[in-house]
Amino acid sequence: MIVPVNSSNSTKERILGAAESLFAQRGFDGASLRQLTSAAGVNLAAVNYHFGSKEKLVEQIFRRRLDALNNSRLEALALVAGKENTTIEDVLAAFIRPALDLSHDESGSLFMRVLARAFAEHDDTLRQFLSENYGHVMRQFTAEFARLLPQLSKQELYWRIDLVSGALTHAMSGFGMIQRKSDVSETVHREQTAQHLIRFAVAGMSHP
Amino acid sequence: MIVPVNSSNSTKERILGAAESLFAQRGFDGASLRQLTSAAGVNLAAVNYHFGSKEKLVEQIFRRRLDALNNSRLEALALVAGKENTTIEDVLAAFIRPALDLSHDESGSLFMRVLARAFAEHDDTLRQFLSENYGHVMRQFTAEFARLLPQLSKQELYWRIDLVSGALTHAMSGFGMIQRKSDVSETVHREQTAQHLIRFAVAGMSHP
DNA sequence: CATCGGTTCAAACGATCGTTTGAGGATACG
DNA sequence: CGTATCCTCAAACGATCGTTTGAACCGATG
Repeated sequence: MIVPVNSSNSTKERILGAAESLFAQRGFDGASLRQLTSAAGVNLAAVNYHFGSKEKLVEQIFRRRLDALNNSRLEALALVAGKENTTIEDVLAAFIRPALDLSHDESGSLFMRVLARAFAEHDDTLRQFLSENYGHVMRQFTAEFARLLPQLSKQELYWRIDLVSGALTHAMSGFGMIQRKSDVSETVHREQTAQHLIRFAVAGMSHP
Repeated sequence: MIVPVNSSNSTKERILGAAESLFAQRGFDGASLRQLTSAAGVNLAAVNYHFGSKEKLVEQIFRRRLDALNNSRLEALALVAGKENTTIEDVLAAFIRPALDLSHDESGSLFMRVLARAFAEHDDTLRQFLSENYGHVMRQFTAEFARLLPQLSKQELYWRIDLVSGALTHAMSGFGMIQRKSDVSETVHREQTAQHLIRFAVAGMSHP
């Protein structure tokens, strides 16, 4: 119980890595602990030993990534919030770019698929967990949008933010038909995605 | 082998009804045939007898709804496509409203959740099936958008349509935080959804 | 060396899954 | 009535699931 070191080759870390990948590919129910531990090169019982249960492992996966995403978004927002010359685009970029940056490393992009699946699965306890973690973030963004778009009612504002979130989730999880061309590097493709997404969102947020 | 009658109380129809509801609530893997047949009030073996397998039942569920949705969209598009005074809003309404109308009846709205889950599950055979059924529809809509937005490149057009689809999927499956207030009727709420969604999409599609 | 807490391991547990089976009911036709 | 054709039913099949168990291993401590 002494060691806080996250040796990246520990059994725990190997499980988390394999879990993120397999959950994204097959979903929480679809990925079995036997596939998972086999891919991680650890014993079947290791998951229950280190995490208590499969469900708690899922929760760990979410907490790890969502904490990072939330912090990045709030940091980016803090740089522009309340400033006089801040634009809608600045705020949207603070909201969107951390999500896209998260998908920079491979396991991060897998996580976005995990997240999209979790949304789709409509699990109530998971929704509540997300709401608790995301709630204050969304409130801060909403407040800043309200400052920049004073002509919009609260209802109208909620709607537009919600629709932007939908487009973002869709684009990030690779739902759509837009696939990266083989002659475009991953970095360039992500930047193009960000550009399209932000311009689309700016138009959707700020139309009369 | 004679009877094409779809008596709505037949074993087959009862299975399809219960399946749509249960798949939406628990997903394809999450809903077992025992839960399903129990809810439908039929014997466990009835699914395999009438549909061959669980997988073929899923396919039937999709075919039934997607055929109706595709036809509605194409009919609505045909009323405005190629006309001189057609607007972006007209085309978007032809795309969006049939989807919202589908969710008019209860089982229809459940189907939209089924569809959203299917997207999230990234199943390749299912994606191919959807692509085959949706392909020509999307192509016709894309062509009409291209006519009304000649200044956009093909790439740019694909991106915007994709993002609209994301927002639509998100809004329709009830992902978001926007919930119907108790003092607003279901009909009114759906009309409000349509209005918000279409105006948002018009702005996102036609911005410079 | 002996001991002990933390960790890994093979094996098994009970539950649940989709599917199959074979007997029996129901209805129509000769 | 006898037979043929759907259809329904209870029961069982093998597979796979998450979890538990108890022994074995291992490095640190006395």
